[in-house]
Amino acid sequence: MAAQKPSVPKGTRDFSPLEMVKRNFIFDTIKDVFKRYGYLPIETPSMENLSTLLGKYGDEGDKLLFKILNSGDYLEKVNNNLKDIDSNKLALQICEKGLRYDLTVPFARYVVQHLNEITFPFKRYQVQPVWRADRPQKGRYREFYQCDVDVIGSNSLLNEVELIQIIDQVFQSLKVNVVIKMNNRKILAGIAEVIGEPDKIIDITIAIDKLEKIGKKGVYDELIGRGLSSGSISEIDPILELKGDNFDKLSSLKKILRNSEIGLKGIDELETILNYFETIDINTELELDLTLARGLNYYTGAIIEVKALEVEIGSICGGGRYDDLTGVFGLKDVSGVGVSFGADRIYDVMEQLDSFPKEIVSSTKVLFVNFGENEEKYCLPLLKILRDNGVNSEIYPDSAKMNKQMTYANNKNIPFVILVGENEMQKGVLTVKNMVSGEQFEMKFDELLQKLK
RNA sequence: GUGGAUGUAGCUCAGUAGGUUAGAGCAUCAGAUUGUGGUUCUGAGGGCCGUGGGUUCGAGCCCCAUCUUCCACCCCA
Repeated sequence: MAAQKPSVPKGTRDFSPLEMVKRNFIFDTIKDVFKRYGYLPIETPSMENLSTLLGKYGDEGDKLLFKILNSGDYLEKVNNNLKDIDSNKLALQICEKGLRYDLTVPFARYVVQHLNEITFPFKRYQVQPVWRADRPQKGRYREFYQCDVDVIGSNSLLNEVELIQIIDQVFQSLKVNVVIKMNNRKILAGIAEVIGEPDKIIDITIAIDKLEKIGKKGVYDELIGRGLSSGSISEIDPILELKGDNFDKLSSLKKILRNSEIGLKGIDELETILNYFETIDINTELELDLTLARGLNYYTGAIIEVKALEVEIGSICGGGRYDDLTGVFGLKDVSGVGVSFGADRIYDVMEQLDSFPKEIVSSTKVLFVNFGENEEKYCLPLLKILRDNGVNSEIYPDSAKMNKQMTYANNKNIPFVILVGENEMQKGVLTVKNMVSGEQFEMKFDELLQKLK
Protein backbone atom coordinates (compact mmCIF):
# COMPACT_ATOMS: atom_id res chain seq x y z
CA MET A 1 0.00 0.00 0.00
CA ALA A 2 1.37 3.39 -0.97
CA ALA A 3 1.92 5.66 1.99
CA GLN A 4 -0.48 8.56 1.90
CA LYS A 5 1.00 12.00 2.08
CA PRO A 6 0.20 13.52 5.47
CA SER A 7 -1.50 16.89 5.39
CA VAL A 8 -4.06 19.02 7.19
CA PRO A 9 -7.09 20.69 5.59
CA LYS A 10 -6.67 24.00 3.83
CA GLY A 11 -6.46 26.92 6.21
CA THR A 12 -5.73 24.81 9.30
CA ARG A 13 -2.36 24.36 10.98
CA ASP A 14 -0.37 22.29 13.43
CA PHE A 15 1.32 24.17 16.25
CA SER A 16 4.75 22.99 17.37
CA PRO A 17 6.18 23.58 20.86
CA LEU A 18 7.87 26.87 20.05
CA GLU A 19 4.65 28.19 18.52
CA MET A 20 2.54 26.92 21.39
CA VAL A 21 4.72 28.65 23.96
CA LYS A 22 4.17 31.92 22.13
CA ARG A 23 0.47 31.30 21.58
CA ASN A 24 -0.01 30.50 25.24
CA PHE A 25 1.77 33.71 26.13
CA ILE A 26 -0.91 35.58 24.16
CA PHE A 27 -3.79 33.59 25.64
CA ASP A 28 -2.47 33.92 29.19
CA THR A 29 -1.91 37.65 28.84
CA ILE A 30 -5.40 38.21 27.48
CA LYS A 31 -7.07 36.01 30.08
CA ASP A 32 -5.19 37.74 32.89
CA VAL A 33 -6.58 41.08 31.80
CA PHE A 34 -10.10 39.67 31.44
CA LYS A 35 -9.96 38.28 34.97
CA ARG A 36 -8.67 41.56 36.34
CA TYR A 37 -11.91 43.19 35.24
CA GLY A 38 -14.09 40.53 36.81
CA TYR A 39 -14.98 38.37 33.82
CA LEU A 40 -15.62 34.63 34.27
CA PRO A 41 -14.81 31.83 31.83
CA ILE A 42 -17.26 29.64 29.93
CA GLU A 43 -16.92 27.20 27.07
CA THR A 44 -19.48 26.04 24.54
CA PRO A 45 -19.37 23.10 22.11
CA SER A 46 -17.48 23.25 18.83
CA MET A 47 -20.69 22.45 17.01
CA GLU A 48 -24.05 24.12 17.36
CA ASN A 49 -27.39 23.26 15.87
CA LEU A 50 -27.37 24.75 12.41
CA SER A 51 -30.57 26.61 13.26
CA THR A 52 -28.69 28.42 16.03
CA LEU A 53 -26.12 29.72 13.57
CA LEU A 54 -28.04 30.36 10.35
CA GLY A 55 -29.25 33.87 9.69
CA LYS A 56 -27.13 35.49 12.39
CA TYR A 57 -24.23 36.61 10.23
CA GLY A 58 -25.92 37.78 7.05
CA ASP A 59 -26.09 35.97 3.73
CA GLU A 60 -22.32 36.01 3.37
CA GLY A 61 -21.88 34.51 6.82
CA ASP A 62 -24.31 31.69 6.08
CA LYS A 63 -22.18 30.70 3.10
CA LEU A 64 -19.08 30.52 5.27
CA LEU A 65 -20.56 28.10 7.81
CA PHE A 66 -19.06 24.64 7.93
CA LYS A 67 -21.95 22.22 7.98
CA ILE A 68 -21.76 18.77 9.51
CA LEU A 69 -23.30 15.85 7.69
CA ASN A 70 -25.87 13.93 9.74
CA SER A 71 -24.90 10.51 10.98
CA GLY A 72 -26.43 7.36 9.58
CA ASP A 73 -28.36 7.15 6.36
CA TYR A 74 -28.72 10.87 5.91
CA LEU A 75 -30.32 10.58 2.48
CA GLU A 76 -33.20 8.45 3.72
CA LYS A 77 -35.53 11.34 4.44
CA VAL A 78 -34.67 13.32 1.33
CA ASN A 79 -37.65 12.91 -0.93
CA ASN A 80 -36.66 14.91 -3.92
CA ASN A 81 -34.59 13.75 -6.79
CA LEU A 82 -31.07 14.90 -5.92
CA LYS A 83 -30.58 16.62 -9.25
CA ASP A 84 -33.69 18.75 -8.87
CA ILE A 85 -32.82 20.08 -5.46
CA ASP A 86 -30.85 23.22 -4.80
CA SER A 87 -27.73 22.47 -2.79
CA ASN A 88 -28.52 24.99 -0.06
CA LYS A 89 -31.88 23.36 0.59
CA LEU A 90 -30.31 19.93 0.48
CA ALA A 91 -27.76 21.01 3.08
CA LEU A 92 -30.57 21.94 5.42
CA GLN A 93 -32.07 18.47 5.05
CA ILE A 94 -28.92 16.47 5.57
CA CYS A 95 -27.03 18.71 8.03
CA GLU A 96 -28.52 19.62 11.35
CA LYS A 97 -25.27 20.80 12.93
CA GLY A 98 -22.54 23.27 12.04
CA LEU A 99 -19.18 24.38 13.43
CA ARG A 100 -19.43 27.62 15.34
CA TYR A 101 -18.59 30.73 13.34
CA ASP A 102 -17.89 32.99 16.29
CA LEU A 103 -18.31 32.99 20.07
CA THR A 104 -20.95 35.68 20.38
CA VAL A 105 -23.94 33.82 18.97
CA PRO A 106 -23.21 30.65 20.99
CA PHE A 107 -22.90 32.93 24.02
CA ALA A 108 -26.31 34.43 23.37
CA ARG A 109 -27.71 30.91 23.09
CA TYR A 110 -25.93 29.97 26.31
CA VAL A 111 -27.38 32.94 28.18
CA VAL A 112 -30.94 32.11 27.24
CA GLN A 113 -30.47 28.44 27.98
CA HIS A 114 -28.89 29.06 31.39
CA LEU A 115 -31.01 32.04 32.44
CA ASN A 116 -31.76 30.66 35.87
CA GLU A 117 -28.08 30.18 36.76
CA ILE A 118 -27.02 33.66 35.71
CA THR A 119 -27.10 36.90 37.64
CA PHE A 120 -27.07 39.98 35.47
CA PRO A 121 -25.08 41.82 34.39
CA PHE A 122 -23.17 38.72 33.32
CA LYS A 123 -19.53 39.23 32.45
CA ARG A 124 -17.96 36.28 30.69
CA TYR A 125 -14.86 35.52 28.69
CA GLN A 126 -14.39 32.66 26.27
CA VAL A 127 -11.27 31.55 24.44
CA GLN A 128 -11.97 28.90 21.83
CA PRO A 129 -11.46 28.18 18.14
CA VAL A 130 -14.01 29.13 15.50
CA TRP A 131 -14.32 27.97 11.91
CA ARG A 132 -15.09 29.78 8.69
CA ALA A 133 -15.14 28.27 5.20
CA ASP A 134 -13.43 31.35 3.82
CA ARG A 135 -10.66 31.25 1.24
CA PRO A 136 -7.45 31.45 3.26
CA GLN A 137 -4.98 34.32 2.90
CA LYS A 138 -2.38 35.83 5.14
CA GLY A 139 -3.97 36.39 8.54
CA ARG A 140 -7.08 34.63 7.36
CA TYR A 141 -7.54 31.06 8.47
CA ARG A 142 -10.34 28.53 8.39
CA GLU A 143 -9.72 27.59 11.99
CA PHE A 144 -8.67 30.32 14.36
CA TYR A 145 -9.01 31.32 17.98
CA GLN A 146 -11.12 34.12 19.27
CA CYS A 147 -10.81 35.54 22.76
CA ASP A 148 -14.17 37.08 23.59
CA VAL A 149 -15.24 39.29 26.48
CA ASP A 150 -18.84 40.31 26.75
CA VAL A 151 -21.15 41.92 29.27
CA ILE A 152 -24.76 41.02 28.86
CA GLY A 153 -27.73 42.49 30.70
CA SER A 154 -26.53 46.06 31.10
CA ASN A 155 -27.19 49.10 28.92
CA SER A 156 -24.57 51.21 30.61
CA LEU A 157 -21.97 52.81 28.39
CA LEU A 158 -19.54 52.16 31.21
CA ASN A 159 -19.24 48.68 29.70
CA GLU A 160 -18.01 50.14 26.42
CA VAL A 161 -15.54 52.20 28.40
CA GLU A 162 -14.35 49.12 30.27
CA LEU A 163 -13.88 47.13 27.05
CA ILE A 164 -11.76 49.93 25.62
CA GLN A 165 -9.66 49.88 28.78
CA ILE A 166 -9.26 46.13 28.39
CA ILE A 167 -8.15 46.53 24.78
CA ASP A 168 -5.67 49.18 25.84
CA GLN A 169 -4.32 46.98 28.63
CA VAL A 170 -4.02 43.84 26.49
CA PHE A 171 -2.05 45.46 23.71
CA GLN A 172 0.09 47.36 26.17
CA SER A 173 0.97 44.06 27.85
CA LEU A 174 1.69 42.44 24.50
CA LYS A 175 3.71 45.47 23.42
CA VAL A 176 1.79 45.94 20.19
CA ASN A 177 1.01 49.48 19.09
CA VAL A 178 -2.58 49.83 17.93
CA VAL A 179 -5.29 52.33 17.19
CA ILE A 180 -8.82 51.77 18.46
CA LYS A 181 -11.41 52.85 15.92
CA MET A 182 -14.95 53.57 17.02
CA ASN A 183 -18.24 54.20 15.36
CA ASN A 184 -21.89 53.72 16.21
CA ARG A 185 -24.48 51.83 14.23
CA LYS A 186 -27.11 54.41 15.19
CA ILE A 187 -25.09 57.08 13.39
CA LEU A 188 -25.00 54.91 10.29
CA ALA A 189 -28.76 54.43 10.61
CA GLY A 190 -29.12 58.19 11.00
CA ILE A 191 -27.17 58.77 7.82
CA ALA A 192 -29.38 56.35 5.92
CA GLU A 193 -32.43 58.09 7.36
CA VAL A 194 -31.28 61.60 6.51
CA ILE A 195 -30.65 60.74 2.88
CA GLY A 196 -34.04 59.13 2.67
CA GLU A 197 -32.87 55.54 2.19
CA PRO A 198 -33.38 53.93 5.61
CA ASP A 199 -33.67 50.46 4.11
CA LYS A 200 -30.30 50.75 2.45
CA ILE A 201 -28.30 51.05 5.64
CA ILE A 202 -26.32 47.86 4.95
CA ASP A 203 -25.49 48.93 1.40
CA ILE A 204 -24.52 52.40 2.54
CA THR A 205 -22.27 51.18 5.32
CA ILE A 206 -20.55 48.59 3.14
CA ALA A 207 -19.85 51.27 0.58
CA ILE A 208 -18.49 53.94 2.90
CA ASP A 209 -16.45 51.27 4.70
CA LYS A 210 -14.38 51.16 1.52
CA LEU A 211 -13.61 54.89 1.44
CA GLU A 212 -9.99 54.51 2.41
CA LYS A 213 -9.43 51.77 -0.15
CA ILE A 214 -11.29 52.98 -3.23
CA GLY A 215 -11.70 56.74 -2.62
CA LYS A 216 -14.74 58.95 -2.79
CA LYS A 217 -15.41 58.32 -6.45
CA GLY A 218 -15.27 54.58 -5.82
CA VAL A 219 -17.77 54.89 -2.98
CA TYR A 220 -20.17 56.79 -5.23
CA ASP A 221 -19.90 54.16 -7.95
CA GLU A 222 -20.46 51.46 -5.38
CA LEU A 223 -23.56 53.20 -4.06
CA ILE A 224 -25.03 53.65 -7.53
CA GLY A 225 -24.28 49.99 -8.18
CA ARG A 226 -26.24 49.22 -5.04
CA GLY A 227 -29.27 51.09 -6.31
CA LEU A 228 -29.05 54.51 -4.66
CA SER A 229 -30.01 57.63 -6.57
CA SER A 230 -27.32 60.20 -7.32
CA GLY A 231 -29.43 62.75 -5.45
CA SER A 232 -29.28 60.86 -2.19
CA ILE A 233 -25.62 60.11 -2.68
CA SER A 234 -24.76 63.79 -2.75
CA GLU A 235 -26.21 64.00 0.77
CA ILE A 236 -23.45 61.70 2.00
CA ASP A 237 -20.74 64.01 0.76
CA PRO A 238 -20.29 66.13 3.92
CA ILE A 239 -20.02 62.94 5.98
CA LEU A 240 -17.08 61.72 3.95
CA GLU A 241 -15.43 65.13 4.30
CA LEU A 242 -15.46 65.33 8.12
CA LYS A 243 -12.26 66.82 9.50
CA GLY A 244 -10.65 67.55 12.86
CA ASP A 245 -10.45 65.68 16.15
CA ASN A 246 -13.12 63.36 17.48
CA PHE A 247 -15.17 66.13 19.10
CA ASP A 248 -14.96 68.33 15.99
CA LYS A 249 -16.27 65.47 13.90
CA LEU A 250 -19.12 64.86 16.31
CA SER A 251 -20.22 68.49 16.32
CA SER A 252 -20.22 68.64 12.51
CA LEU A 253 -22.14 65.42 12.48
CA LYS A 254 -24.74 66.84 14.86
CA LYS A 255 -25.64 69.44 12.24
CA ILE A 256 -25.84 66.92 9.44
CA LEU A 257 -28.00 64.52 11.43
CA ARG A 258 -30.10 67.16 13.24
CA ASN A 259 -33.33 65.69 11.87
CA SER A 260 -32.57 62.10 12.76
CA GLU A 261 -33.47 61.09 16.28
CA ILE A 262 -31.56 57.83 16.07
CA GLY A 263 -28.50 59.51 14.57
CA LEU A 264 -28.38 62.04 17.40
CA LYS A 265 -28.69 59.21 19.91
CA GLY A 266 -25.65 57.57 18.40
CA ILE A 267 -23.67 60.80 18.54
CA ASP A 268 -24.66 61.23 22.17
CA GLU A 269 -23.47 57.71 23.01
CA LEU A 270 -20.10 58.24 21.39
CA GLU A 271 -19.73 61.58 23.09
CA THR A 272 -20.48 60.04 26.47
CA ILE A 273 -17.86 57.34 25.95
CA LEU A 274 -15.25 59.81 24.77
CA ASN A 275 -15.97 62.07 27.74
CA TYR A 276 -15.12 59.24 30.14
CA PHE A 277 -11.69 59.13 28.58
CA GLU A 278 -11.12 62.76 29.46
CA THR A 279 -10.69 61.49 33.02
CA ILE A 280 -9.08 58.05 32.49
CA ASP A 281 -5.61 57.64 31.09
CA ILE A 282 -5.12 55.17 28.27
CA ASN A 283 -2.13 54.80 26.04
CA THR A 284 -3.94 53.81 22.89
CA GLU A 285 -5.25 56.35 20.44
CA LEU A 286 -9.04 56.40 20.21
CA GLU A 287 -10.23 57.42 16.78
CA LEU A 288 -13.74 58.16 15.66
CA ASP A 289 -14.05 56.58 12.23
CA LEU A 290 -17.38 56.95 10.47
CA THR A 291 -16.29 54.68 7.65
CA LEU A 292 -16.11 51.80 10.11
CA ALA A 293 -19.08 49.59 9.32
CA ARG A 294 -18.35 46.00 10.41
CA GLY A 295 -20.23 43.34 8.58
CA LEU A 296 -22.03 41.59 11.39
CA ASN A 297 -25.58 42.71 11.16
CA TYR A 298 -26.49 42.22 14.80
CA TYR A 299 -24.66 45.32 16.06
CA THR A 300 -26.98 48.12 17.17
CA GLY A 301 -24.79 50.63 18.99
CA ALA A 302 -21.08 51.03 19.47
CA ILE A 303 -18.78 49.45 16.90
CA ILE A 304 -15.16 48.91 17.82
CA GLU A 305 -12.24 47.77 15.72
CA VAL A 306 -8.54 47.59 16.54
CA LYS A 307 -5.76 47.79 13.97
CA ALA A 308 -2.05 47.24 14.43
CA LEU A 309 -0.08 50.35 13.57
CA GLU A 310 3.07 48.70 12.22
CA VAL A 311 1.65 45.67 10.42
CA GLU A 312 -0.88 45.51 7.60
CA ILE A 313 -3.16 42.61 8.49
CA GLY A 314 -6.74 43.86 8.85
CA SER A 315 -8.34 44.13 12.26
CA ILE A 316 -6.91 42.18 15.18
CA CYS A 317 -9.79 42.86 17.53
CA GLY A 318 -13.36 43.92 16.96
CA GLY A 319 -16.77 44.08 18.52
CA GLY A 320 -19.71 46.19 19.47
CA ARG A 321 -23.08 46.40 21.15
CA TYR A 322 -25.97 44.15 20.21
CA ASP A 323 -29.35 45.01 21.68
CA ASP A 324 -31.33 41.96 20.74
CA LEU A 325 -29.14 39.00 20.00
CA THR A 326 -30.91 36.91 22.62
CA GLY A 327 -34.26 37.90 21.13
CA VAL A 328 -34.23 35.14 18.52
CA PHE A 329 -33.74 32.64 21.34
CA GLY A 330 -36.76 34.00 23.18
CA LEU A 331 -35.22 36.49 25.60
CA LYS A 332 -36.25 40.05 24.71
CA ASP A 333 -34.74 43.37 25.69
CA VAL A 334 -31.42 42.15 26.95
CA SER A 335 -28.56 44.21 25.66
CA GLY A 336 -24.97 43.07 25.46
CA VAL A 337 -21.66 44.44 24.36
CA GLY A 338 -18.38 42.70 23.74
CA VAL A 339 -15.19 42.48 21.78
CA SER A 340 -13.21 39.64 20.32
CA PHE A 341 -9.42 39.40 20.11
CA GLY A 342 -8.10 37.51 17.09
CA ALA A 343 -5.29 35.50 18.66
CA ASP A 344 -3.87 34.18 15.40
CA ARG A 345 -3.59 37.60 13.82
CA ILE A 346 -2.09 39.01 17.01
CA TYR A 347 0.44 36.17 16.80
CA ASP A 348 1.27 37.10 13.20
CA VAL A 349 1.71 40.75 14.15
CA MET A 350 3.96 39.91 17.10
CA GLU A 351 5.97 37.47 15.03
CA GLN A 352 6.54 40.09 12.37
CA LEU A 353 7.54 42.71 14.94
CA ASP A 354 9.63 40.16 16.84
CA SER A 355 7.89 41.33 20.01
CA PHE A 356 7.61 38.06 21.92
CA PRO A 357 9.68 38.28 25.09
CA LYS A 358 12.87 36.27 24.73
CA GLU A 359 12.52 34.72 28.17
CA ILE A 360 9.34 32.79 27.34
CA VAL A 361 11.37 30.39 25.22
CA SER A 362 13.75 29.53 28.03
CA SER A 363 13.48 30.69 31.56
CA THR A 364 16.82 29.23 32.63
CA LYS A 365 18.87 31.74 34.60
CA VAL A 366 21.97 29.67 35.27
CA LEU A 367 23.78 26.96 33.34
CA PHE A 368 26.54 24.88 34.92
CA VAL A 369 29.13 23.79 32.41
CA ASN A 370 29.79 20.06 32.62
CA PHE A 371 33.49 19.21 33.03
CA GLY A 372 33.11 15.55 34.00
CA GLU A 373 31.91 13.19 36.66
CA ASN A 374 33.70 14.70 39.69
CA GLU A 375 32.52 18.16 38.77
CA GLU A 376 28.96 16.90 38.22
CA LYS A 377 28.89 15.51 41.76
CA TYR A 378 30.25 18.80 43.07
CA CYS A 379 27.65 20.85 41.18
CA LEU A 380 24.46 18.85 41.76
CA PRO A 381 24.04 19.94 45.43
CA LEU A 382 24.63 23.55 44.42
CA LEU A 383 21.96 23.22 41.71
CA LYS A 384 19.52 21.90 44.28
CA ILE A 385 20.11 24.89 46.55
CA LEU A 386 19.60 27.31 43.67
CA ARG A 387 16.40 25.58 42.62
CA ASP A 388 15.11 25.49 46.20
CA ASN A 389 15.61 29.24 46.23
CA GLY A 390 13.57 29.66 43.07
CA VAL A 391 16.44 30.17 40.66
CA ASN A 392 15.82 28.29 37.41
CA SER A 393 19.02 26.41 36.72
CA GLU A 394 20.36 23.48 34.76
CA ILE A 395 23.57 21.59 34.13
CA TYR A 396 24.63 20.56 30.65
CA PRO A 397 24.00 16.81 30.57
CA ASP A 398 27.21 15.76 28.79
CA SER A 399 30.78 16.74 29.35
CA ALA A 400 30.90 18.06 25.81
CA LYS A 401 33.29 20.59 24.36
CA MET A 402 33.13 24.03 25.90
CA ASN A 403 32.27 25.48 22.57
CA LYS A 404 29.15 23.35 22.34
CA GLN A 405 28.09 24.05 25.91
CA MET A 406 28.58 27.79 25.54
CA THR A 407 26.67 27.80 22.27
CA TYR A 408 23.85 25.98 24.02
CA ALA A 409 23.72 28.65 26.73
CA ASN A 410 23.89 31.36 24.14
CA ASN A 411 21.05 29.97 22.05
CA LYS A 412 18.85 29.50 25.11
CA ASN A 413 19.50 33.07 26.20
CA ILE A 414 20.80 31.89 29.54
CA PRO A 415 22.26 34.96 31.28
CA PHE A 416 24.79 33.24 33.60
CA VAL A 417 27.16 30.37 32.96
CA ILE A 418 28.98 28.79 35.90
CA LEU A 419 32.33 27.12 35.36
CA VAL A 420 33.53 24.79 38.08
CA GLY A 421 36.60 22.74 37.21
CA GLU A 422 39.49 21.41 39.24
CA ASN A 423 40.90 24.88 39.99
CA GLU A 424 37.61 26.22 41.29
CA MET A 425 36.86 23.12 43.33
CA GLN A 426 40.25 23.39 45.02
CA LYS A 427 39.84 27.09 45.74
CA GLY A 428 36.20 26.69 46.79
CA VAL A 429 34.92 29.30 44.30
CA LEU A 430 32.87 29.44 41.12
CA THR A 431 33.74 31.19 37.91
CA VAL A 432 30.61 33.08 36.87
CA LYS A 433 30.34 34.36 33.36
CA ASN A 434 27.81 37.04 32.47
CA MET A 435 26.70 36.09 28.97
CA VAL A 436 25.38 39.53 28.17
CA SER A 437 28.45 41.58 29.04
CA GLY A 438 30.96 38.80 28.47
CA GLU A 439 32.66 39.52 31.80
CA GLN A 440 33.51 36.79 34.27
CA PHE A 441 34.41 36.76 37.95
CA GLU A 442 35.32 34.28 40.62
CA MET A 443 32.93 34.28 43.55
CA LYS A 444 31.76 32.13 46.44
CA PHE A 445 28.56 30.17 45.95
CA ASP A 446 26.80 32.18 48.69
CA GLU A 447 27.53 35.40 46.85
CA LEU A 448 25.99 33.98 43.68
CA LEU A 449 22.94 32.82 45.58
CA GLN A 450 22.42 36.25 47.16
CA LYS A 451 22.82 37.86 43.77
CA LEU A 452 20.27 35.68 42.00
CA LYS A 453 17.54 34.86 44.45
C1' G B 1 -17.62 31.80 -4.28
C1' U B 2 -14.83 34.82 -8.81
C1' G B 3 -10.07 36.12 -11.03
C1' G B 4 -4.54 35.78 -10.79
C1' A B 5 0.28 34.06 -9.06
C1' U B 6 3.31 30.48 -6.28
C1' G B 7 5.70 25.67 -4.79
C1' U B 8 13.73 23.68 -5.64
C1' A B 9 18.00 21.87 1.22
C1' G B 10 15.47 23.22 8.07
C1' C B 11 14.85 28.90 6.30
C1' U B 12 15.44 32.76 2.14
C1' C B 13 16.07 32.09 -2.81
C1' A B 14 19.27 31.12 -7.82
C1' G B 15 18.74 27.54 -11.71
C1' U B 16 20.22 30.76 -18.04
C1' A B 17 15.95 28.43 -25.48
C1' G B 18 14.25 21.48 -22.31
C1' G B 19 20.81 18.38 -22.20
C1' U B 20 25.45 14.66 -17.97
C1' U B 21 26.59 14.00 -10.92
C1' A B 22 20.57 20.49 -9.13
C1' G B 23 23.51 25.58 -6.72
C1' A B 24 24.23 29.93 -3.06
C1' G B 25 23.49 32.48 1.62
C1' C B 26 21.73 31.62 6.48
C1' A B 27 21.04 27.58 9.93
C1' U B 28 23.00 22.62 11.61
C1' C B 29 27.27 19.47 12.59
C1' A B 30 32.70 18.92 12.69
C1' G B 31 37.61 21.12 12.77
C1' A B 32 41.04 25.59 13.42
C1' U B 33 40.75 26.52 19.47
C1' U B 34 41.76 19.61 24.96
C1' G B 35 38.49 25.82 30.12
C1' U B 36 34.97 30.18 26.98
C1' G B 37 29.33 31.68 23.34
C1' G B 38 27.56 35.90 20.47
C1' U B 39 32.87 38.01 15.52
C1' U B 40 36.45 35.04 11.89
C1' C B 41 38.42 30.88 8.75
C1' U B 42 38.06 25.62 6.75
C1' G B 43 35.18 21.40 5.78
C1' A B 44 30.86 18.12 5.95
C1' G B 45 25.90 16.37 5.99
C1' G B 46 21.29 17.42 4.11
C1' G B 47 16.91 17.57 -2.13
C1' C B 48 10.95 11.58 -4.68
C1' C B 49 12.76 20.08 -7.62
C1' G B 50 4.44 20.02 -3.97
C1' U B 51 1.73 15.48 -5.92
C1' G B 52 -0.22 12.56 -10.18
C1' G B 53 -0.45 12.06 -15.32
C1' G B 54 1.34 13.60 -20.34
C1' U B 55 4.82 15.49 -24.44
C1' U B 56 10.11 14.23 -25.51
C1' C B 57 15.77 10.29 -27.01
C1' G B 58 15.90 13.39 -22.52
C1' A B 59 11.70 17.51 -17.96
C1' G B 60 13.33 21.40 -11.99
C1' C B 61 12.16 23.96 -16.77
C1' C B 62 6.82 22.55 -21.63
C1' C B 63 1.24 20.72 -21.30
C1' C B 64 -3.04 18.90 -18.21
C1' A B 65 -5.05 17.77 -13.49
C1' U B 66 -4.76 18.19 -8.26
C1' C B 67 -3.16 20.10 -3.53
C1' U B 68 -0.75 24.11 -0.71
C1' U B 69 0.50 28.97 0.15
C1' C B 70 -0.10 33.93 -1.37
C1' C B 71 -2.57 38.38 -3.96
C1' A B 72 -7.08 41.00 -5.60
C1' C B 73 -12.52 40.89 -5.23
C1' C B 74 -16.27 39.38 -1.59
C1' C B 75 -16.16 39.31 3.41
C1' C B 76 -13.68 39.33 8.00
C1' A B 77 -10.43 37.92 13.69
